Amino acid sequence: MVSHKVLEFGDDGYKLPAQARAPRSLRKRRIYEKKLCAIDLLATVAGTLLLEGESSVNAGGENCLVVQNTVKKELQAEENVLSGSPSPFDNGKCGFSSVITTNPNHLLVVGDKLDKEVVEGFSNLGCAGSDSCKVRNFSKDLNHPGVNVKPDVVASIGSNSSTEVRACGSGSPNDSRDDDDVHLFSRNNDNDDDDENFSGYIRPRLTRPVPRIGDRRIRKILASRHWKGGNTADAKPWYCSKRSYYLHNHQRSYPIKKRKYFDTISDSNSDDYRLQGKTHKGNRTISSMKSRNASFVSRDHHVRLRIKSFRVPELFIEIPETATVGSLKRMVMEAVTTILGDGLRVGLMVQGKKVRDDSKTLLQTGISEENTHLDSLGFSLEPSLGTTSQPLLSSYLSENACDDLMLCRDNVLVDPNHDSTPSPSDSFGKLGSTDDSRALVPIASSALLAPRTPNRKFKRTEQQQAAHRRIRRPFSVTEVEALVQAVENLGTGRWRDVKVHAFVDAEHRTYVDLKDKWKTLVHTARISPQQRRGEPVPQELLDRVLKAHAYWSQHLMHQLQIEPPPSSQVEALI
DNA sequence: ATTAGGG
DNA sequence: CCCTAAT
Repeated sequence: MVSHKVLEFGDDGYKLPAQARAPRSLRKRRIYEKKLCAIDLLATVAGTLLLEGESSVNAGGENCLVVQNTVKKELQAEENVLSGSPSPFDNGKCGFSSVITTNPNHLLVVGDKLDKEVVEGFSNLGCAGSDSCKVRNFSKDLNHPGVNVKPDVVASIGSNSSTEVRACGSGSPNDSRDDDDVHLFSRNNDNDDDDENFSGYIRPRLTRPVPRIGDRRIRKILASRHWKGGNTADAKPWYCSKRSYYLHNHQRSYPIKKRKYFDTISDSNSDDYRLQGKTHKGNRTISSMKSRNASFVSRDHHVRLRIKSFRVPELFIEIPETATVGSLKRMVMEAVTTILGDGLRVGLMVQGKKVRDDSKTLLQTGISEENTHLDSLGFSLEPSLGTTSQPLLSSYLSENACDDLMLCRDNVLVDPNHDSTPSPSDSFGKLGSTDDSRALVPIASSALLAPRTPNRKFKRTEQQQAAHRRIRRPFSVTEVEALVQAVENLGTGRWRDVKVHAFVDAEHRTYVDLKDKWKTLVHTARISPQQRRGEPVPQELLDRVLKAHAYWSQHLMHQLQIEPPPSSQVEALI
C-alpha cells in the first residue's frame, strides 16, 4: 500500500476554532502531517482569475486585486498592543505579499520575502543585484511573461481617494519607506458622488534603489502572463470602473473535481478536508482565504480599510510519497484553483464573527470611525456556490451604507449602471447575471493613524459593542399581533416556522428576535401595566400571550409526539 | 441552521 | 439584542 502524505498548509500557530477542528481521530489518522508556511498560491490563482474574462473588462476600466500576506513587524507590534487579542495569523514567520492588478502597465506582484528564485527573477528583469532594483525596472518589464517582484509593497486605497502602493522595505532600520514609495494617486473627487470611475495614477517615487533584499525568502512568485507593455516609471492613469467591482462567476478552466476544502473559520463540521480519497459532505461555501490584519483608520466618518493580505489558511493534501514534486505542485494548484473555480465572493469577519447580513451598515457592523479596534476585521475570499454568483461587496450597495459612508463611493463605488440607490436585492440579481462584471478587491489605506485606546483584552469595549449591535427596532403592535397569532398556531418551539409564516418579509426580524420578543411578551404580560415600558401592548394581546404560553407549556411534552395542534384547539382555548 | 436560555 | 451551548 502506498503511503500518503497529508500536507497541511497553514499558518503556524493558528489554532482552529474548536468546532472547526478535525476530530482527533481524523487527525490521528493522518499518516504524515506536515505543516508548511503560508502559501502564496493565491497570487497565482488570482492572476488566473484576472485573466479570465479580462476581455470583458477593459472597456472602461481595469481591475486590480490586491493581495498581500505580509505582516509588517511594526504593525504586528501595534496590533498586539492594540487589542491584545490573539492574532492567530500573525506568526510573522511566513507570508508573502503581492499586488496584482489587471492593469498591464503597472506594478503587479510583490513579495516581502525573497529567496534565490526571486532574486533571479529580478536579475532576469534587468536588476543586476537586488540592491539596485528599482520599481520601475520591474514595471518596465511587465510585458514579459515573467514575474515582477518587489519587496514588501503595500497597496492602499484610502477613502480620501489617494491610492498608494508603498514599498515597505525589508524592515531593516535603514530602510526608508519614503524613498521606496510607489504611489497610486487617485484623481477621484471626494465630493463627487457621481464619479463613475475610480481613477488613479501609479507613480514610482523612488529614484534610488530599493533597499536590500537580503535573505528574504519567498517560495513562489506569481507568474502572470497577461501583463502587457508599459512603463510605470511615468505616471499613468488607471481606472477601475465601478461596474467592475464585481466578480462574475466565470467558467472553470480546470477540469478538476470539486472537493472539500477546509475552512478554518466557519466550517465547523468538516472532518474531511483532504483533497483525495473521500467524498465531501456538504458543499457549503468554504472560506478558502482569509485576509489578515485588516486595519483601519478613519476621519470624518470615513472608514479606511487596509487589507494587508488574503491568505489561504489551510489546505490539506494527501499524496503518495512516491509522487513527484511536480505532481504535488499541480495538486496544490488544483486545490487552489478549485477553490476559486466557481467564482469568488468576499467574506467579512468582524471581531471574529462572520458578518453575513449584507444589509447591515458598516456602522452597525462595527466598522466605523468610532471603532478603532478593527484589528480583528477580516476579509476572506470565498468560493461562491454553484452557478449563482454572489456579488462582491454587496453590502456596500445598501443604500444606507452608501449614504452614510463615503467609503462606498471612494473605495468601493457603486455600480454605475445602477440607479442612485439600488436595493441590495436588485443589485443581486442584476449583478449575478451580468457578464461583464468583474471583481475588484479594492483595498487599503495609509498608515495606522487611528487613535488607540488601550484595549488589551480580547473583550470588546462598550463602544465596539454598541457599534456592533443591531439597531433597536421595537416591535409594533401589528407585529406583536402577528407574532401572537403565529405562536398560537405553531407553538413556542418553532421560531423558524413563526418567522416563515408571519415574518417572511420582515427581513430584520430573525427567528431569534421573534423568540426573544415572545419571551419579553410573556414577561410583559405578567408584570403590572405600570412596570411596562415602551409602546403599550393591548391587554387583549397580552392575554392571548399568556394563554398561548400556558397552552404550549402544558402541551410541550406532547408536542414531541403529537404534531402541530389543531389550531381549533388553541382557538377554543382562547 | 435552529433552538433554548442566560446576559 | 447579544452570545453560547447544544442540537
